[in-house]
Amino acid sequence: MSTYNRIYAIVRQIPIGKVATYGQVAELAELYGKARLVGYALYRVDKNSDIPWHRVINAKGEVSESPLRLGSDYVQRSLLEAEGIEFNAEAKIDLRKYQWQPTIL
DNA sequence: AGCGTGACGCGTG
DNA sequence: ACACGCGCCACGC
Repeated sequence: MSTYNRIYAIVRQIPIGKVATYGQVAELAELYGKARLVGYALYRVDKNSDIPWHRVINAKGEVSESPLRLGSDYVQRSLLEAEGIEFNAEAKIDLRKYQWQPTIL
């Protein structure tokens, strides 16, 4: 089980209609303080995979942009809105309302 | 065995 | 609100 596979395993558990932050995924994968790794891992995710990569956003509640997507970052927002997640005028998500609360053991 | 390349997060001013 | 600085590390040449 590689480090990235652990990250993907966590991301796969995020339910529809909820989001998780990079830092949160890092913690759940026991990679405390290594939020960047989560970003690096998602950068490599294939869009056609079964990983709900779009449900991972940054700690500010914004969709992070990536040059890899060549300006198609709006796709992530669309996918989230399709799941019922709302964005405010600042293009941010209310984490208090939509952040995934993992079942505690 | 380097080295460049990346979707972060938090603190400080 | 903005601009830094810095810790962090897997992967493909």
